Amino acid sequence: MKRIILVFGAIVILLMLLFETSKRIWLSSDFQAEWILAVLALVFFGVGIWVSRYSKAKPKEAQPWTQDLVMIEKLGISKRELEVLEALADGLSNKEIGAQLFVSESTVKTHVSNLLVKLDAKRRTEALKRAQELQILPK
Amino acid sequence: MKRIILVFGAIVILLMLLFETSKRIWLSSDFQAEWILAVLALVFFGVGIWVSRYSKAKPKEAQPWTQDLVMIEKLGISKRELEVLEALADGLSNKEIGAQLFVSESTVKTHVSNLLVKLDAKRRTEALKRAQELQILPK
DNA sequence: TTGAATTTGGTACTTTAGTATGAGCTGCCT
DNA sequence: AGGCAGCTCATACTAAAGTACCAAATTCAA
Repeated sequence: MKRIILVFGAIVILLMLLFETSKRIWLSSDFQAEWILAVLALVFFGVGIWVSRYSKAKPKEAQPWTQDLVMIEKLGISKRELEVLEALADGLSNKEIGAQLFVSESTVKTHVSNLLVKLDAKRRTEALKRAQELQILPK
Repeated sequence: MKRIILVFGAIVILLMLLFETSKRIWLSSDFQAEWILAVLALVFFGVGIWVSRYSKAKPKEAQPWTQDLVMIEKLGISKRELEVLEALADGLSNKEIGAQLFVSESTVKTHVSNLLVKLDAKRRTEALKRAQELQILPK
């Protein structure tokens, strides 16, 4: 952390020095206007990119996960079926899902069976893979 | 894609116009040197940040996924078992996995059964969830 | 080369998953 | 009121998954 502060401080100081130098060169008119402006623009352009990359490298962790409600609608997946699907993703058995949702195992079987048709899958594992691909379940 | 090209082209043109304007203002010396330089520096700094963010927004898809080999070792998961686990994540049945790996369904059952013990799971779906949590399978 | 781990495969069995079908109930829309 | 969609549950069945136990071939390091 100390190193970060030092580096950033050094960068700022260097930029201010560059700024001052540009001004002095300009006032003394030893060089063409274009060059001073171009160098300044390029340097600050580069610094902008560098700062952006550096500041983005850290909070990049949290991936924005958004459930594709449109897809859910399109496939005709109901609220209850979605609940079953999410429980499914937790690796629960039909019986356990039933206990969690306060319904019988039969009901869960019906929901799962419907999900398999709607997700075009033959097995629950395939359904989970499909649901992840379709952005219905988080990856 | 066309829109992207148009936007970028417009930005470049605007920057060149800004550059020209700076030069003219400078030559006519209507303003202080500091201001011209400062505005130019700030604008290019901002553009640098913008370009960086935009160009990063696209190849951001590939999430740096690293398989936790240490965990695999710790759990005593063999090479073959790992192959079975990956096929499992593709939603394949034991029979299909066997066909893919050129072994019998019996063999796959054995591997899966061992995986369940090593991953501390009761079902294959639970095993997949555990494997993702343990960074053995990509999320 | 010997021993341990891995890989393979089988039989027999239990459990879970999935299908097919039917049916009762509720809420909502027309 | 009638109809439709969603949720519920049951029975009966088939298919797949999983367990237990055994055993042979292979690999690979000591």
